[in-house]
Amino acid sequence: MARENLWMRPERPARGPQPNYSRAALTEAAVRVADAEGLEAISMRRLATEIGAGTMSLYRYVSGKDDVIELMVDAVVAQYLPEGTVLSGDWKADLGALARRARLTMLRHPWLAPLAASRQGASPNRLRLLEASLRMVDGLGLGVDEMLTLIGGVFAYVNGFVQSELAEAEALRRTGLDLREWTALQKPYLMSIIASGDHPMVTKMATEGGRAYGDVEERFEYGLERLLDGIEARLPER
Amino acid sequence: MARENLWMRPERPARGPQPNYSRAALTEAAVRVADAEGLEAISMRRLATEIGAGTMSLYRYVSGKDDVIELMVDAVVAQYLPEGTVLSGDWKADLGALARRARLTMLRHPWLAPLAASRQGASPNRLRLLEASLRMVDGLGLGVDEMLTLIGGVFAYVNGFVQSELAEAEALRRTGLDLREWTALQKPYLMSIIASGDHPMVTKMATEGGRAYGDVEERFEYGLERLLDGIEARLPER
DNA sequence: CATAATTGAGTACGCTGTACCCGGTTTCGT
DNA sequence: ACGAAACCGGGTACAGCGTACTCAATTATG
Repeated sequence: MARENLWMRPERPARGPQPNYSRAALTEAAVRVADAEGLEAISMRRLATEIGAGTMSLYRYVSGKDDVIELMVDAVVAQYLPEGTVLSGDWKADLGALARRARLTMLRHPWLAPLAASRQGASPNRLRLLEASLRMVDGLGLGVDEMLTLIGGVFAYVNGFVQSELAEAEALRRTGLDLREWTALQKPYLMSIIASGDHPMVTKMATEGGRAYGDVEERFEYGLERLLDGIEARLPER
Repeated sequence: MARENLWMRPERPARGPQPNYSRAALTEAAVRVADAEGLEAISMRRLATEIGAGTMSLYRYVSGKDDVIELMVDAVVAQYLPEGTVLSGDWKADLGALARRARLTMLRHPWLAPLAASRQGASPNRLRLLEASLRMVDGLGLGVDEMLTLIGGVFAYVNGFVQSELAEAEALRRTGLDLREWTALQKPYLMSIIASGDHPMVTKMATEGGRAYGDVEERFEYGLERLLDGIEARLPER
């Protein structure tokens, strides 16, 4: 159980035969499969056949499935901050843009949101991201701890929002139903709630709420901007 | 695969012999096991032995493991809003209190946060919660859709924050390491990052950042209050 | 050139969720 | 009163999972 740190192990040691595969290939395959079929389609056997290796060979590159997940997250999180991104110096604009790219990345890789939300061990691209985020809010008169609190708050919102945004799609994938069947299943229950009369506000929502209530984009922006506004209002004056 | 809606199926049908067990007992056992040993300790076999039933008997009460999860979430989410909670009429105070109770509940049941964040199908207690939340922000001059956007934003923040708050503890459970071993594993990597000189802000953080950087409570409050402030500032004037 | 280190991969173990049965029990329709 | 229908408890079985262990083949080092 004495697992070594994934990011410390050199890709290529000295003595033995040269490897046929690579972490990069493994990561690429994992991301591809998860994108197409969801995170639960990822298995060591599946990944092995995907790259043409024997199952147990993967363990030469990675100390277990958890490392594969770690590699996937680190690989994809890089997209939050494309190479060559320059900072405008306007912290709200910079952090907002980062948040929006984070969201779009998670929408492209729907398996990412829950993982990103609940893992925060150090990894190359996560550290790159942290470095850039800290630079965005540097010079506002905040201490390092306060900067971390600020950034943490924004990412908390983004992660939480995207997860709930993806919740319905997730439910469809989990159950294997399509949207029509799904709503057909939920409707009678909601109807019974309405009929009971115990939930007037929910009833109002179900009857007069706009279909797919407002643009999702718009809702994301609303929360993000309110949060940034609220932060700005309490920044130390300079 | 034609799964019926969990919440529509009556607990007790008409014809057959009376059941030995119950959804309530199953739910109680599931929550207890997950609290003590984590969500991955939950298996149909384990739950069955826990309540003294045969494995397949559980399927008389529940259409699959996913229903068990649904029952667990619904049961625990009830604690967000204790029976008899009265609203003050101050939406910020009410919604803030709800957010704080939600966080405390998720800390008591660490398996809840990821589930709550990514499931939002209708269920009795979730609907009760939604009803109460809507009542909190009713009368502010917002339409139903705008109320939902507001509430959704706050819960996004809470869910995201608690997940990241629990991330370290989660990592320990996943790996089976204790905190000492874990940091001993992370440290050399962080050291190598610092030594590389490519991440000055991260270095600053690692060297002068307060240990466990500030009270977690304080960080939660900071983000929550900034978000509520920002929302308040843009409410329609009345 | 022997040796130590490393890779590739097969086999096997103990888990998992659940489809499919069957025998017993209770209630309903007649 | 009695067959039928509906339901409960649960055993068996299957496909799939992560990974510990093992061993032959390969390579750089002494």
